[in-house]
Amino acid sequence: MVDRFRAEGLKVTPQRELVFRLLHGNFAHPSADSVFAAARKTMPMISLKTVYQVLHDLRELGEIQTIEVGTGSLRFDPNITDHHHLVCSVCGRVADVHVDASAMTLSRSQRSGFEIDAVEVTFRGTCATCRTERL
Amino acid sequence: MVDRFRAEGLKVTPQRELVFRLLHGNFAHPSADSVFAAARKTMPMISLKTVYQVLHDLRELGEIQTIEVGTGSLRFDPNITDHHHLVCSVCGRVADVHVDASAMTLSRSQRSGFEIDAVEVTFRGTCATCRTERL
DNA sequence: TACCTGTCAACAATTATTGTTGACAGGTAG
DNA sequence: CTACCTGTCAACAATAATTGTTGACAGGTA
Repeated sequence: MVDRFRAEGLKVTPQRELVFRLLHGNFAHPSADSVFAAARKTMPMISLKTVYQVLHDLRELGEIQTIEVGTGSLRFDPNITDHHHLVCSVCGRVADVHVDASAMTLSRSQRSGFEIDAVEVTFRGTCATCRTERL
Repeated sequence: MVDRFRAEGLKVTPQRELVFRLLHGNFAHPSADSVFAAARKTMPMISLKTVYQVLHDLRELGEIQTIEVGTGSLRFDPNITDHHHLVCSVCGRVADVHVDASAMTLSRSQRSGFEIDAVEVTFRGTCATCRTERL
C-alpha cells in the first residue's frame, strides 16, 4: 500500500501508515468505525474523517474492497483475491469463502440489456458464537 | 396483504392500503423514499415514518423482502419467490433474475461453524440506459 | 358511556457518511 | 535560504437514511 500511495504521488503520513497497518492481514472486515476505534488507540487525535478518507483512497487504488452486508455500514476488506462472503445475520460477522461462481451466468433474455461486470455470492446464516448464545 | 394484516389483528387503514397498492405488482424495487414520494401524490399528509412502519411490518409478516444493493438505502421487493438480483452500478436500478444457486454450497471447513440459511447472488453491471448515456 | 388499544403525524434523535475550511508541513524553484 | 505551492488533516458543519417519542384521535369492547 505504501508503494501504491507513493506511486500516485500521495504522501505516506503517519495516519495513513497506521490505517495500512490496521488493515494488513485483517480478515475481520471492519467497518470505518472499527478502524477508527482501533486507530485512536495508538493515535488519539486522528479524526474519523481521515480514516474515511484513507479507506476511500485505498479503494480508489484497488488496494481494498468495500462490501455491503446489510449491517448498515460499509465493510472494508483488504483481501482482494476472488472470494465471496458468509455473513452472520445476528452479529454481522463476515467470513471469507471461496466458491466457484463461474456457473452463475445469465441468458441474454435474463440480462435485460445489462452489461455484467461482477457476480457476488453472499451466504447468510448464524455464526457459531451467536448460535451458542441463543441457548 | 390485507388478509395477513387482519389475521394479525392489525387494522387496515387507508395509509396501509395505499402502501399495499403501491407495492403490489411493483418490480421496481423501490426505496422507502420512493414509496413515500409515490404515496404522497395521493395522500399528501402521509408521513415518511408511517411508510417505514408499514414496510417494516410487511417484512415482519414475510409479505415483502428487503434487499441491500449498495445504493445507500434499503430496497423493498414484493416479489417473495426464489429469485436473485441484477443491479446497475450507475443508477441503482434493480432487475430480478432467476438462477439456480443450489450449486453454491460450502464444505464443512468453509462453513467455519456457521449455520447457513440463505444464499444470495447479486450480479453487478450497467443497464442499457446508463450504457447509452455514457456515450 | 367509559375505556382501552392501535394508529399515525409531528417532532426530535441517531447513525453513517460526506463537504468545507484553515492551518501546517514538506518539497521545489528561485 | 526563502517564498511558494501542494497535499494533508483536524475541527466543524451538513446530509441522508432510519428510528424513537409523544400526543391526539378513532374504532371496538365492556
